[in-house]
Amino acid sequence: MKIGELARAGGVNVETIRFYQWRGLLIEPERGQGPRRYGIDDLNRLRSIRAAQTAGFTLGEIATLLALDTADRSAAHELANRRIDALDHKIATLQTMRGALVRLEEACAGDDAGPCPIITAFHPTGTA
Amino acid sequence: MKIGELARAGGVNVETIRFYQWRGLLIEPERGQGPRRYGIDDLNRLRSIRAAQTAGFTLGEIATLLALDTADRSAAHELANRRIDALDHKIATLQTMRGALVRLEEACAGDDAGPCPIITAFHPTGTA
DNA sequence: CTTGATCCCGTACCATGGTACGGAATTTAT
DNA sequence: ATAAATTCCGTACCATGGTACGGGATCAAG
Repeated sequence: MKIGELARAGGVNVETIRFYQWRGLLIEPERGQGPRRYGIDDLNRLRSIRAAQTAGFTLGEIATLLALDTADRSAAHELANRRIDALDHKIATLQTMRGALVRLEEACAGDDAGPCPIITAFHPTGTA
Repeated sequence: MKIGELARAGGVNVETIRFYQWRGLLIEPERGQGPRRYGIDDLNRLRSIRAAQTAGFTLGEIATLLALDTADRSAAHELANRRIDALDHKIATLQTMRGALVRLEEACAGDDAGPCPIITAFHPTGTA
């Protein structure tokens, strides 16, 4: 695989690959006489990065995770646990805000007079 | 209230206030002979901004929301609905990833041989 | 053999959401 | 009245996660 193929297979731009290489997330293979060649491992690694990103890991954390990988299990463990806690916290926050927004929506829809409460109701001190 | 008091009351830095003013989220009161003076409305508005941010609105969306506020209810409505959908989507994604992470954690903890699956298992094509 | 597509590499730039710095003016406290 | 704190204002900078641009090399096909 050449870099363009890797990028297409991973659903990212070539520039993103290079950016990841620069960040140390992907390894730049040595080049022989032709262009650099990438293998399935690089693709898997790329997909891992994208997957980890959707889990909310930052690129820095992903780099750590990739570096630990086969080595320091307990550190990887720790990182995962911290991430789970962060996810729980975030999910709870989002659910709270979702509830608030839904109530607002209803208030705004039901009452056609006065100021729309969508903003004002974000804070309990609001008029609505 | 002076800007510093407003900032403290809102739990932000003075610079952040000014940044919001620059972004058009907060209004800069005219100044008489002394420093600019802020009222409770400014504080409420500031708190609204912070609350809306935790709901995942971007500053741009918040600006729109604040501009609509008393005026275009259906537009505010729309924005809120889109935000709710986005929140649902995000919550679902986070829950999925949480589940994946927990399973990984268990796999990593239970099996002390071979590579730690925390990264590899992010993708179904992984070796682990 | 020449045209087009890629690749390689560096540097610059983008949005987002702020933070930091510095100097002049003014306000507040002692 | 003098020192410390704050305000005002502009500009520059930070992290994050990329995208865009431009020039030279190289490769593949017509």
